[in-house]
Amino acid sequence: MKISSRFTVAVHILALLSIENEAHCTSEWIAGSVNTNPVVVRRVIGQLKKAGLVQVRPGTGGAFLTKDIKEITLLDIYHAVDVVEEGELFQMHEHPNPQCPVGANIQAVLEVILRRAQAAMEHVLKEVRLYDVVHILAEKIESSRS
Amino acid sequence: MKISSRFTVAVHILALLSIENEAHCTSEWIAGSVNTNPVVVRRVIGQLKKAGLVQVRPGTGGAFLTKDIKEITLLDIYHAVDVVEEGELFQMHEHPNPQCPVGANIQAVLEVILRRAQAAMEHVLKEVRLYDVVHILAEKIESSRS
DNA sequence: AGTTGTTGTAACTATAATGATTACAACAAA
DNA sequence: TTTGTTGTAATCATTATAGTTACAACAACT
Repeated sequence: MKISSRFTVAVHILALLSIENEAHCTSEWIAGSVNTNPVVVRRVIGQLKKAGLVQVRPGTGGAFLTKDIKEITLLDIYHAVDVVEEGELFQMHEHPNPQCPVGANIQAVLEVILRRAQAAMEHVLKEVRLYDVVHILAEKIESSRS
Repeated sequence: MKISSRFTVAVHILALLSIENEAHCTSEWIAGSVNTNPVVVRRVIGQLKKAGLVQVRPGTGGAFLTKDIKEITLLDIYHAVDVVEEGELFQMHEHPNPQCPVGANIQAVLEVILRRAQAAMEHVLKEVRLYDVVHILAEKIESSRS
């Protein structure tokens, strides 16, 4: 199974808000860039709002960043959109047989290892800032202007 | 979303085969330890067989390991049961708008970063051998015998 | 040769998550 | 007061998972 595209969509949205910060960024407009439905965008923005990463102008609409892009890591975004529970990237099979020595102990053994694996993955996300994404993106955009 | 319990079930099965290697390990018997349906076990064993990790005695039944447990890593098992595609732990939203500079370039930028994150997670799995799991398990079983 | 027990696989089911979509009340600005 | 946008509920199609029943194929044993 894959980690929901909510995460990559959220990064896309935040990068947009940073790069096109002059524009009036409505959910409809953002949806046009992501190529999805405006409601999908609003839902993600709702989660980013809860995490304190963006705000939305009431009434007139349009979202904007509320933090310096050097202060936002991909891990913050990943947590904001709630794609993977804390320490639960791997699904354990519930209720192995407690009468069986292996069944009684396998979970505890695996949990330590799998948490470590998940942490390693999340550590990489923590080391990348939205700033870095926007920076690389801006370079690519610049160089693709022929 | 979580990575399918097929993976942890597979580790459970292989640990069983190693620890109870004297027993006649039928799918029914294994299912009793995992606490699931025998067919679920047979399906997982089918994948482990394809990967060359186990064999099944024809006719009379019963599975057994075909490799030294020091030669099997958790990554091998993870690949065997096919829970995450190569470089696709994270779902990208398909077809962002190519007319938008951000939409046209975001995927390429994220792909590099997210592959790195996935690789970090898989690297941890690669460093743990079935031998290590069995070893820790055996210790726990020993110490829980009161 | 026939009985027994197991496997491999197909088929079907229930459940859950995802992502898309429609609809609409609430609301600020012009 | 009109306009455009948001937030949220409700619904839907699709997909993956995990469980289950059923059964032909097959080796071992008497």
